[in-house]
Amino acid sequence: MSTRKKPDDEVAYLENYRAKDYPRPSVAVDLVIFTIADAQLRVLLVKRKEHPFKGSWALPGGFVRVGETAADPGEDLEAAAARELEEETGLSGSRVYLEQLYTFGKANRDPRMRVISVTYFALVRPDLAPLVQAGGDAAQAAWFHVDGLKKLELAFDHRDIVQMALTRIRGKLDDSPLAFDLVPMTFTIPELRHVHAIVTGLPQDPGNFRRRFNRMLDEGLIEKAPGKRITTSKPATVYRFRR
Amino acid sequence: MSTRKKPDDEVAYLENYRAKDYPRPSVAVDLVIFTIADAQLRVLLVKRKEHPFKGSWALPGGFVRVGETAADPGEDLEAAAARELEEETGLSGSRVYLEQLYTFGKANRDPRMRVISVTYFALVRPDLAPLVQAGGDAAQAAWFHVDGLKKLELAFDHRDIVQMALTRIRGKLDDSPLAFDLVPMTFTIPELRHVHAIVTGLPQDPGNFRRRFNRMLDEGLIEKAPGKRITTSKPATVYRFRR
DNA sequence: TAAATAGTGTCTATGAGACATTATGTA
DNA sequence: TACATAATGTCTCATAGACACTATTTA
Repeated sequence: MSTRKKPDDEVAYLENYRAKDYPRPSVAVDLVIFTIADAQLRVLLVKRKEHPFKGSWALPGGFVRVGETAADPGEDLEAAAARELEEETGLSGSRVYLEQLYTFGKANRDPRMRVISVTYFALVRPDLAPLVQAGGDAAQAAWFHVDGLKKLELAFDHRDIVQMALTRIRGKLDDSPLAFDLVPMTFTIPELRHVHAIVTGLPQDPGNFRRRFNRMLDEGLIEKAPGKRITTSKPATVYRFRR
Repeated sequence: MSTRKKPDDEVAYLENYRAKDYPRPSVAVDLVIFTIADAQLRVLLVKRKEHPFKGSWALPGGFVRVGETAADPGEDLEAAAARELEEETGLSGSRVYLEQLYTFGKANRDPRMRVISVTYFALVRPDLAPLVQAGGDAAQAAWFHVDGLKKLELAFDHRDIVQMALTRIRGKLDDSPLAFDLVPMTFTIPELRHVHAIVTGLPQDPGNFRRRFNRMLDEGLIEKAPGKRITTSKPATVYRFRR
């Protein structure tokens, strides 16, 4: 894009370009931030302090920063998502998995004005989740068990967004390394199995799960980590995700 | 959303609401429209008549229509995609498969101004594709073989968009009914198999493909259609997709 | 009758699911 | 020693891939 050589007449065109003043939508970035705590899959929600939906719980998010001129176009969309993540959780984007989910654009989804929301989901490792409370801004924030959301009134179309995020992570869980972003840096086979059980909501057969785990070990996706996990019974071997 | 009962103070708030005048991005909808013609997977591109990238080929698309006031919020995002599809091809959205792909939001992807592009892909049945030339507006439009795109200069980040659309349809081909939107209303097993071969770029074993096809038949996804397909050798049974 | 292609059948390897069994630690 | 759970093994079934073979039409 920026490396392309522009023809002279295009350069002249751009110098004289004035954006026509058609109305534009506001563009928000909203985040579905997951973690596992107390053996439950949880989502981070913030309590709205302002109308509309004042007092309701909502997904953390904010507006994409756009500059005033062509010379200052603002931040990348991905950067906006990472910035919101950091603002709401205090966790830098480099330590958290972040993936674009879907863009919600019903004309009346916000009663104030036209807002198009580009949504992302994030996976926070459970050892990092406790840090989140401190990082949040003035707004009240809390981790909600996803099954407890039915009783809750969520702002805007945020219930649909959470639902789609759940569908996405459940769909990808078995065919991608997603689960490794929901366990600590080092983990045992049973720990990873519990994550699968919690996310899918289905019990995972220990023997069959171990078989799949060993295949990943053979492929070099996982490696043994030093030490053993001490439990109340037989200790388990500890592994880590490579890279 | 609109069915929710608003508290009185929220109603008052909304009546007095004035959108703060932060800069907003333009939001475009760009389409990757696929069909199969001459036994090749093809994408519809239009030649740009204006700067920037004047003379280059680009994906069809346009800006989302946003109203001036909260009372008139504009068109749904999905509706914008369907409208662009119809403007560019003359085909109503009801006859064409349309699915959101991804939202591209690098800050400098358009040299004029900040533009966020919500992209969709569409699948046009080959019997409808010939109608497209007539439907297009003044811009020159043509179906390009996807393998021939390497030599072509595409505008903006449209090459990345096409690439992602290809990855998406190849990934979904085997696990969703996508392929039925790339054959005529009625089709034979070998015809559907050719679609799979063309999209994936890999030869499809006739026996194994037929086995999977028969499973879909058992599941009631497909049903026999009247008649036989006349060829230069043994005629084939004709089927249709249900609903 | 030959050529072409629709349609069938078979063998093998792989992975999933269900479930029994053994091994090794702690209380 | 009893208990918990990590770790291993086994049986069956469904599906994918490779490929040989039969059937039916046109030229």
